[in-house]
Amino acid sequence: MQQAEPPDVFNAIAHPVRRQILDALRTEDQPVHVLAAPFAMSRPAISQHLKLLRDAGLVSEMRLGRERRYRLEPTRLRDVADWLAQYEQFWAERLRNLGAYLESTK
Amino acid sequence: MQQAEPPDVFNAIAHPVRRQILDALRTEDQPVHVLAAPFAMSRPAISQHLKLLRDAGLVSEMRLGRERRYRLEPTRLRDVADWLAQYEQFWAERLRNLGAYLESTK
DNA sequence: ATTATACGTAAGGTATTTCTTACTTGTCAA
DNA sequence: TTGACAAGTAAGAAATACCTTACGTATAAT
Repeated sequence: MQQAEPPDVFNAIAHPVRRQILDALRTEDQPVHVLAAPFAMSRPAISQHLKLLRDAGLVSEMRLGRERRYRLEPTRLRDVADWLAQYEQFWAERLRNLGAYLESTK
Repeated sequence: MQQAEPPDVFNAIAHPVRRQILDALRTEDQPVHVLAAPFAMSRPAISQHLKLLRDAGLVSEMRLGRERRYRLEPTRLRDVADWLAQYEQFWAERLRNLGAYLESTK
């Protein structure tokens, strides 16, 4: 029974290591050993996180000699941005309320 | 050894049930039995999701008779929004690139 | 007072996640 | 060619996540 896993972006960015990997790719494409360097964990562990990020569509991979260069693919982050956008009106409301409160206690 | 768990908002919103709960609270404060109703899972399971959301600071609880009314506390979603904001420039860049590409192939 | 409702917490089972080490493949360097 | 480097995959251990049922407590209704 093999249901094609939905690329769950929310789940992909839930892990701090994976967020840090994405952050590292913000500057520039990077090979795995560079991405793995900052972490106190084995390189295969990073490879596995990268696979998950790949499956989520958040990064792409290109072979370059014996390296594999990873590139940030940020478009899927829209899912998160869109979801968040529904709450922005709430923030605005909160700020108005706070403003009114501060006004009233002045 | 008891390290105070960091309220991990990213982790809190990773689970679809928890996102749906937050969505339900966007309209209005709700008691647990109302929040639980749409889900094909036991009420205690929902209680546990609510505890996680509470610990993450995403909802607050107030007793009201025998109910507990939950309220959305969206401010902590800023963590996510701030993180995402770092990628927005990337989207803009992508759009520019796409624009240039479309222009070049016209 | 008794019973029903709303909810949390406890305990436990199972699935999933996230590591590890061992191994394989492909590429570059001597 | 032989050896070193880059990186993926496999298998398994350990931790965590997420559900269930059972139970306890507080409030409301009869």
